[in-house]
Amino acid sequence: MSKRRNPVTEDDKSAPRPAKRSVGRPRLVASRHPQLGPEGEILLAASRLLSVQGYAGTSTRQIAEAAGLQQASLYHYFPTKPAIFNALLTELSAPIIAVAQALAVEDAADDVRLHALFQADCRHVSLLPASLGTVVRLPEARTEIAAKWREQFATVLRLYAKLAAACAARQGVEGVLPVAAPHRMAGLLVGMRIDGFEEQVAPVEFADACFRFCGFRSLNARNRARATALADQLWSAQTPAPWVVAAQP
Amino acid sequence: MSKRRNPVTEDDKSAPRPAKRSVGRPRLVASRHPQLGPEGEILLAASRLLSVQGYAGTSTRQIAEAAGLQQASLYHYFPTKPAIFNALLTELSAPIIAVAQALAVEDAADDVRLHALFQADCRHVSLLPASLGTVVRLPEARTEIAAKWREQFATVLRLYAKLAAACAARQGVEGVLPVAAPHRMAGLLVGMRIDGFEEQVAPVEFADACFRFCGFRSLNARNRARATALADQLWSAQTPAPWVVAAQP
DNA sequence: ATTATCTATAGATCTATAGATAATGC
DNA sequence: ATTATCTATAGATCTATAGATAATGC
Repeated sequence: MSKRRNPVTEDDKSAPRPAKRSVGRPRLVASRHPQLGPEGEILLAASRLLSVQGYAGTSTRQIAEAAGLQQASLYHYFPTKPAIFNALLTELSAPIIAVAQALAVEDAADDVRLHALFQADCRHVSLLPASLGTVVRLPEARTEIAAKWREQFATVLRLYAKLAAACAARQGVEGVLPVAAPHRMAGLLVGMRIDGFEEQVAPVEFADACFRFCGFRSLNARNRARATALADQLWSAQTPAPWVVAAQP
Repeated sequence: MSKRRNPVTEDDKSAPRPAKRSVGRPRLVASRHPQLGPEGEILLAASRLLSVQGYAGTSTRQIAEAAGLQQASLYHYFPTKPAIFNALLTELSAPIIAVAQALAVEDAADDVRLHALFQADCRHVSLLPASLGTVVRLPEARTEIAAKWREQFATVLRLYAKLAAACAARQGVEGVLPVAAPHRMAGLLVGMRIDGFEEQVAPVEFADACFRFCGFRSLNARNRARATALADQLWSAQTPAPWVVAAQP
């Protein structure tokens, strides 16, 4: 996989750089994101197109063209179109899944962890370009073709459900909203950005607002600081896939 | 349009019934919703399919089959596939658009009207079968092919924006969330139902929760009662298209 | 005659496969 | 020899149109 590369390059940023790999027939059109590697270029192109045109509305030909390849060349890297979709979803949500996994075993109170999860989700959405958050909400993400991804993402859903149920029980909050809505709250941020509101939302304020929506007591200063520290710590341990970072406008 | 029909039928429910219209070549398969008329049957079938498969992922052949027609017969009622999508979106959101139009000229305080709008939106979402609320969130609803619908729906968006901005200004609430999130809140209810939470959410409680999310002061008992009465009155003046009602599971 | 349906199909896709080709590596 | 690309294309769609057909209405 990672053979040693030309050691003379002086601009050796620590980022993974499969560049200067000129084996194989040259492309008709020069690569525009050589740092990402072909897979990354394909996923970047696919994510942008899918977020606007949907899964079925985006052809493999369009993806290939946007990635600077011929249509058939995609199949050197992905066996099928659904495989592209699954890879895209998985790499896109990897950071928030990892945070949820870490939070699940973290030794902190339920409300502190829920607050931290809201914060991390807010950061995750803010990381992605405006409309990219919509990809996981495409109808096809609910069907069999994204089954693999949903299995992984279930970690996040389960943690939200568990923490929210615990908070509701302990605080005596009734109704469906507080237990069912939490993992959907970050979707509000996605929607806002689609509508053109690009201002950053402070993670703490978002988490506070979500708490209020659910009817949970707001955290005291000490616990809010704990939640923030937890979210910061877990989030900064994540390194999103290079193409996800490159997707920024 | 509404020629007099056979006056002998005793089960003459006041609902519009273009039934017993046997002019023209008979269908190969008998109609399963004769009360709706062919247009209604088509929109009902289309809405169900689109909510699961998306716009591009649903073929006119599938729509026709689900409506009990041959593919080409759709074109007797709609000139193009986008026209079906637009008609569907328009009829689906007609009630909430009408409520917003009425609320816009209603003589009541901004916070009362915003609360009433949240309540009406909650009722609207509850009226529709679980996943149908997703149709307006398909990527294609943001593109040119749904331009006609978006123009009409803008009434709702503008009213949300106006009332929320007024409340934020008067109450000194800062940040983007309170002005940008409101019209997206009902999407939470749609999401919850997709996730399988079918319990009815009380409109007043939903509106209260939205107020808390935005950071707005909760209405006092008197104003909450006013908002509820307003929402009830405006909502009960609506008669959704028959196929929308029939879409209930 | 009018209407609502049907059958048949043109022309434009779309996904995936087969196999050629132009580089480097040994 | 190995690799990453390319070209070409098979087979299965998909939307929309043309025109036939089977009812009722006059």
